[in-house]
Amino acid sequence: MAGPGIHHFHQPWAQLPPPPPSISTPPSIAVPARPTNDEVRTIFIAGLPADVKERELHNLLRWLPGFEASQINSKGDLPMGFALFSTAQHAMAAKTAYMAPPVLYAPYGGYPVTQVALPTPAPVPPPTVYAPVQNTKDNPPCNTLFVGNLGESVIEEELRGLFSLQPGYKQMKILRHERNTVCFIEFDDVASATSVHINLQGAVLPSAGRTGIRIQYPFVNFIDTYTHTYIQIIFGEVLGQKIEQWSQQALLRISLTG
DNA sequence: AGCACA
Repeated sequence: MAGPGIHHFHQPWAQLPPPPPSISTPPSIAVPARPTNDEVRTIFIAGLPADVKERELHNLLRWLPGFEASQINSKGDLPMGFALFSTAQHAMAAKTAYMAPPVLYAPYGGYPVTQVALPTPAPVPPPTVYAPVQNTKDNPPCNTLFVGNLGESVIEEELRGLFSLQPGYKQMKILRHERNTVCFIEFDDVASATSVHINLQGAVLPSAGRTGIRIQYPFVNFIDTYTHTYIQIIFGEVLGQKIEQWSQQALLRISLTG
C-alpha cells in the first residue's frame, strides 16, 4: 500500500515542468502546491542505477519518518530521484539516515542470536590419503570455502570433525541434495581459509569413498559484496557542488536541493 | 559439476 502522501502529492508534482537533464541546472521541484515557509523539504538523489524503478526508490525511502513522496526523472542520461518530506527536519534526518557509517556485512552475525552450546564433534584424525583433484575453475579467495565431490555417503560428523579443527574455523553449513552433498565453511579470515584450501585439497574422507574432496572458493562472496557496497552522500547548497563527501564508491548520492 | 547464510 502506498504512503498517505503519495496520492496527495502526485498531482502537484506531475504539474511541475520536467527537471532539466543535467545536474548543473537544479530543478525547481521544491515548490510544492501546498503552503510552505521556504523550507527545503526535498532530497535529491543521484547515482541511481540506470534502470531504477519508481517503486524501488519508493521502497528505499518509505520507511523514513516524514516521507511523503518520491519520483524519478529519467529525462537525462542518468535517472535522478527526488523525495519530499513533511518538514525540513525530516528531510535533514533522511539525509542523516543515509549518512550512517556502513554496516560491514558480518555473516551470521547481523543480528543477536542466543548462543547454543552445540556438542563438539568428535575430532577426526587428519586425513592421510589424498587424491588428485582437478580444480580448474576456482573463484577469488575469500574467508569461506565451498567443498564438493563429497559423495552421497559422506557422514556429516566426519566433515564437522575435520573442518572444525582447522585454525580459524568459524562455522560450516552442509547442504544435502538428492545425489550429492556440498558444504560451506566459514573461517575467521582469508588466510585461514586459504591454508585449508591448500592443505585439505583432495583429502579422501573415509566415509566419502575413494575420491578426494574438491575445495573451492564460493561463487558468491558476500563479504566482498557487502563491504564494497558503500553509499556515498554529497551535500550541496547548490546542486552538484560538493561540500561534504563520505565513502569511496557511490551507490547513491544524496543532496539537498535548494 | 553440485554454491548457503542475509
